[in-house]
Amino acid sequence: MDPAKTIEISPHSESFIQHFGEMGSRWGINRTVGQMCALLVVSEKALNADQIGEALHISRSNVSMGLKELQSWNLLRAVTVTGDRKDYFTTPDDVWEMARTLIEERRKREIDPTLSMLRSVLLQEQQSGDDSYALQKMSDMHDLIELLVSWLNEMQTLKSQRLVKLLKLGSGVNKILDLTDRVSGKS
Amino acid sequence: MDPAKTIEISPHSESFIQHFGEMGSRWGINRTVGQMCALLVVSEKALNADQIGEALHISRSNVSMGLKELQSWNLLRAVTVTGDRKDYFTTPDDVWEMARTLIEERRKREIDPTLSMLRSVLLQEQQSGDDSYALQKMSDMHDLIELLVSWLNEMQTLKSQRLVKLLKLGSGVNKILDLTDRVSGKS
DNA sequence: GCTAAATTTCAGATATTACTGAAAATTCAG
DNA sequence: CTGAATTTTCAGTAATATCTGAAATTTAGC
Repeated sequence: MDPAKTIEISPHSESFIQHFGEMGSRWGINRTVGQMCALLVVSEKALNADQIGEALHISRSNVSMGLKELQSWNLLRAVTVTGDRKDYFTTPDDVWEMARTLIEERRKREIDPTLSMLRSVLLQEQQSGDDSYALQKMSDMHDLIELLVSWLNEMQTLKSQRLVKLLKLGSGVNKILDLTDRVSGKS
Repeated sequence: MDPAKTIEISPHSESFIQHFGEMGSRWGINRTVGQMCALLVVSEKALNADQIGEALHISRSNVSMGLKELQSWNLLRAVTVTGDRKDYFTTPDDVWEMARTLIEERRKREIDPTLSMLRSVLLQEQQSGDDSYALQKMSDMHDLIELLVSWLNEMQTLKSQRLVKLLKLGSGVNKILDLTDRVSGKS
């Protein structure tokens, strides 16, 4: 069987991959995982673990762990090449699909646990009145987060094309809202 | 002058503060800074550095660095108490104001640099045609991020009350969009 | 099943980040 | 100005996170 060639990375792709590595820490993933993701995004063909490791100069075991991490983010598509026992990986073709996944996963990791914590604290009997200020703040925060999350979830149900249209409308929606307000006689 | 008392933390507030500490790493801040922010949110009174350090069992110098970090996030309000040379700090009262600030700062740190990178790569003359796939991906990603960012910016201009109304509408906006589509004869 | 290829695991090594105490710098009342 | 109170800085240390190679495990053709 043809051994898969060493993959070439253009200077443009190199910049892209480097950038994702550097930003990784700000995004809550590590440098290597960021680079791997970027590499798979700009690579037209699916890559196997050896190719990834070679391209990024990282060990085979590091690639394995990185793939596991990317898998947990639901960002990988595995491809089987006939006559080759190696696993090949790529990311979804559609950047909007990736964005949705990313937003959903970040919500799960960064927001949902806080919502749960706030719910559980607020559910407990408020025996002492001396922390009413704190409880009020937590209640406000709970309502805010719940609103944002339910809005996000509703947006996730829309088709990409529809979502793009909505986003392009931007604060134009506000005018429509203005109109409905006036019709229904609210503020 | 009355030495400011050691501040009391209720069990509820304690859970809240602990949670923010643990989530800190997922949010791109460290444990201590997360706890400091949480403490200031649930504290009715503004606190000085010594009080913060004592409450969280961290060194005075760590408090100083944490305050600097929170300042860079635009999340601090400094309060001066007459007859006391110490600086007192608190976070904005309005949780929506905090959310806006947080979203804006995260955009600056996590999204804007990527947008710049993509712009700069896409602006360069595309001498070689062998990375057209990669360039297409970067172009798609650029357009997606630009759309999201400009939408976010537009939302930031709205008053909180208005924004809440819009969010509550959720995918209900979609119906309005549907209507305008039909009127204008688009798909 | 057997075996070689491929992948995963994990203990130890490296690298990065966070924290502290001491010293330097700043601030402000007198 | 002076000097005590307060804050900041920073070099060294502690704690985390990341990466590697070697060994263990899994996989798939025969």
